[in-house]
Order: sequence, then C-alpha cells, then structure tokens
Amino acid sequence: MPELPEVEVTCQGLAPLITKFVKAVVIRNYSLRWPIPIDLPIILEGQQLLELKRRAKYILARFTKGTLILHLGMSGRLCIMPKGSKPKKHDHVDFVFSDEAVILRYTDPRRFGSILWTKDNPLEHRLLKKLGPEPLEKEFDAEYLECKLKNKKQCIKSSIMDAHNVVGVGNIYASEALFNAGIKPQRKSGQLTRKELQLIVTSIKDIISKAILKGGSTMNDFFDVNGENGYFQNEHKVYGREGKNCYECQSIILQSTLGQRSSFFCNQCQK
DNA sequence: CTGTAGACCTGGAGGC
DNA sequence: TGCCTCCAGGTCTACA
Repeated sequence: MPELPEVEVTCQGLAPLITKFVKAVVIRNYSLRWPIPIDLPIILEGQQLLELKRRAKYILARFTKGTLILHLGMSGRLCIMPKGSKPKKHDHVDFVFSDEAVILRYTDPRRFGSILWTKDNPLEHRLLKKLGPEPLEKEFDAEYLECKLKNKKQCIKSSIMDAHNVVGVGNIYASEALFNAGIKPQRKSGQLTRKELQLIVTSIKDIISKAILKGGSTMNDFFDVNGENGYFQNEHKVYGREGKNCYECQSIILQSTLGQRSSFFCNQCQK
C-alpha cells in the first residue's frame, strides 16, 4: 500500500488525536517486522499525544515521555474507528483514547510494518539515522543527486528507490517519475548527465506533491484514516499498464524486472 | 564500500 | 471447488 504520499495523508488524518490521552493499548499480535515492545501498553497508558510528524515513510507520534515510531510496511493501515467495533483478523493493535468515541486501529495483513518506542530523539534511531533527504526539501536537488550517484553502476530506478539517496520514492512513483522525466529505468546512475538528473529531481518532486494533493494511490487496499479512497491511481501513466498504449505516443508500455521489482516504461518516450 | 539476492508474511488472481 | 504458482505498495540483513 503505502508510498510516501499515503503515509503523509495518513499522518494528516490523525491530527484530530493530538492532545488526547491514551487510555489503553490493546495488542492482539505482537509479531510485526520487529516485535512490538512487550510493555508498550504499560508505557503508553496515561500519556498525551503531543505531536505527529512524518519522516520518510515513518509516522512519528510524540507523546509525553517519548515517541512512537510507526511504519506501515507493504500492507499496513491506521484507521479511526468507532469505539467497540469488532476487530477483524488482521487488526493487530488498538489505541484507545480517554473520553473519545473513537479508537485508532492498526491493521496489517502481511505484518511487514512496525510499531516501536523510543525515549530518545526518533531521528537518531538506527532505522532513521541514515536516511537521505526528503524529496520535497530544497536539499534534494540535481547537484546533491549527481554527487551521490557519481560512478554508480546501479540502475537509476534502484538508486532513486534507495532511501540512503532520497526517501519516500517507492515502486509506483519510481516508474512514474522516470516516465515523467523521459529516462529509462535501466540507465546506469553514474552515466546520467546533470540535465537528466535535474529532470528526475523535478519529476520526483512533482509526482509526490501531486499525489499528496490527490490523497495518495489506491491500489487494492489503501484508504485514508476515515476509510476514504485516494484518487492518484487514476493518474498512473505507466505503472501497471504493461501491454497498453502509452498515453503520449501510443506505443506499447513495457515491463521488466529491476532490482527484483517490476518496472514499467515506454521505450519510445524514455531515452 | 558496492550491488544483489533473500528474508519476513498473507491474500488474491489465474491456470489446470 | 480445490490445489498450485506467481505476484503485490517496503526495506533490513547477509553475502559475494
């Protein structure tokens, strides 16, 4: 499910919970990508949610005594539900807030997500410390990318999906951004010109900001915290369109596997 | 250090 | 129906 725009939309949707106090945490399955801290219910009880931020695809929920670090993995979802609604098979965690008619429920069929706790600065956590810049920040520009990808033999699609270079570019938006930039995904990163890198940077910023405005992509199962669909999936120009005609030039969209992930491109529009 | 393959896990789609 | 294989939004870890 979630690429960066989906995580951002989720994070924004949780804002009404800021200032609320945790009454209880109900954990039905501790086994996510990493085990949920066994004492999380004890830790969180009585704490106030002070702030919600996003870094890469992590949601950082700062409480009185520390920060909850949430990652949705491939299939995770956070939904605001009415109190008392029956948990389904993959509803692993409920966060219950005092004096509220709703709970925050974490659902994740594949359990690739994570829910961690830190008393320290979450940005210094081992999972966040080495992350590259946010795509929408100024720091992420052609000069930076050129420096980072110099002499790299890796293909450009794998490079832009590598969170050490830039965060938040997942498999869908990597294909889309490279189509937008007119660059084939299999090109070697180190051989791209400054001008081409500039096109890639601009396309990534463009695609990601548009997707956030549209409320994220709905593949099979993305809904925002209130269960509403995003709309960006209607705007995919190459992702999932193999064998169909390119909207720009009518030639057939191709699919190939790069870095073990399926990639989509137009052989005509992308050089 | 660099690049890639494997791992984690469940469910849905399609073939027979 | 049922069984089998393949595929899926992420990303850490081990290994060559």
